[in-house]
Amino acid sequence: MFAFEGYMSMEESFFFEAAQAEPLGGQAYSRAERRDLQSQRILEAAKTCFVRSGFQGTSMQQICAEAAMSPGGLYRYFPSKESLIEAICEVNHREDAEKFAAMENSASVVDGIVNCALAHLRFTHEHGNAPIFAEIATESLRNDAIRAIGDRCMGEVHQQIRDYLGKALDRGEIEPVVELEVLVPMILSMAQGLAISDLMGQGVPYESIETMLRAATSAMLRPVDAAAASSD
Amino acid sequence: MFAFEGYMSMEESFFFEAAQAEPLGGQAYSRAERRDLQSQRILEAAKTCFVRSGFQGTSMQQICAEAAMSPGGLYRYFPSKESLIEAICEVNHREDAEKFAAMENSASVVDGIVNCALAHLRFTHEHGNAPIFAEIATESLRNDAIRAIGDRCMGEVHQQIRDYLGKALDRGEIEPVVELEVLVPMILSMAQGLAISDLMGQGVPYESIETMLRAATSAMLRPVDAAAASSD
DNA sequence: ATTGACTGCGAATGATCGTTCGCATAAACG
DNA sequence: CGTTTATGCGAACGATCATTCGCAGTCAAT
Repeated sequence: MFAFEGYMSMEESFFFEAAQAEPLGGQAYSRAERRDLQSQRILEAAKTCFVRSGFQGTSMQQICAEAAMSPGGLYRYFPSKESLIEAICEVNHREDAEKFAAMENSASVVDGIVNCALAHLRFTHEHGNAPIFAEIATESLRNDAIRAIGDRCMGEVHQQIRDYLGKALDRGEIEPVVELEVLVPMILSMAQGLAISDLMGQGVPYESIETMLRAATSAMLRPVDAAAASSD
Repeated sequence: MFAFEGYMSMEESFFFEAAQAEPLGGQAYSRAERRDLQSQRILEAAKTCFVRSGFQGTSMQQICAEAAMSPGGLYRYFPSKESLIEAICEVNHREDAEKFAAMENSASVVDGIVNCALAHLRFTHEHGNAPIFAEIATESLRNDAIRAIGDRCMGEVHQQIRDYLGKALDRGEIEPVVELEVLVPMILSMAQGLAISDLMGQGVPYESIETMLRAATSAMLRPVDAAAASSD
């Protein structure tokens, strides 16, 4: 018969409700709730496929198979493959941006930056997200729509870090080797390189990464006294 | 209707030679030389397309158009699209590896590393290669054949840097914050992130990049005296 | 001059692509 | 209840994909 196991023939439609309700937990949901959950389920399936084969290397049929949904059904939720890619980028960037919000609570400025970077690396590693990060970064270099999403989301992060360091600079806690406008994108670029490489996945111990990160960050920010460079 | 259009009569065959000779400069070449030049021409066309649209996003027809050659002709040189991708990766990694060979001539260890990284960044920026680097890095995360090429080529670079730093360590010129096995991949990852981001292409001045790079590298290698950290 | 290997063309191939559509059912509303 | 709207299926669409093939011209060696 047909290759996709998730598909259901018309004769089986009696089971339709049960089979469809299961992935949503058997609970009764409103139209809007159900729609939301289905969208999310599709996005997760798409992400799984994109991690495995990249944006261009994934076909809609593969996503359909992963989500156990037919093409016609899936297109009720997302009007195109491009929209699916954009949604994935949006979600990923948002999750990413959240990691940078916890800076303020650190003991020192250097700690704030280092902890953020480490949280980002840990998150990327634990969720096997390195391929998606790489994919988004690569696609951003040639697809304007994707770049715009990245600029919008990471622009906030950029500004957040800039403000965070700007305040520390005003308080005289740091004496950065270069202007903040240059320093922030440089740090983000380095962090991106580390995230994509997923060193933790290649056997590099977490503590070594922290040590290196702290040394490099400290050298770039140059905290003026011991307190500002304390290690927790 | 076009049954005889593609057919070339003997009268027209005069133009055939002229049209074919032009891309190779009208010069007389041996069979082997001509074959080599054609291969290179195709690789360059492929690279142009890959920079523009990525590996999966580029069709063989596009490469054919860029190389001004028919599919049948192109397949005389490369048996598949995959082989074309692998050849591009090979060439790119080799060019990349060359940049790391000029380390030995620097005044200090830190200079050696910094100059290498800067040469790499300059090369990437000037040739518009950032998208290809990103593409290769991304593809390496999911395509075993591509990763193998990267491992083979960059493995040499890795060993080269390791030896270079190892000797400096033995001479007591540096006191790295972590073992070399960890330090080298960390530096390479950071450099990769910087290369992919192409900061120079986004208006970050070259001098600032150098300053940052020197500060970070110095902090990680920790040269023991002023001479080893000199700035030229 | 003849031969055989090499090179190149471009139409054609079967597969697969993203997407659409007609149809059927389920849920919501009267 | 009947009607409408939302949801889902899966065959089918035209386009495009990587690749093949028969043919013909060029080149090197005889």
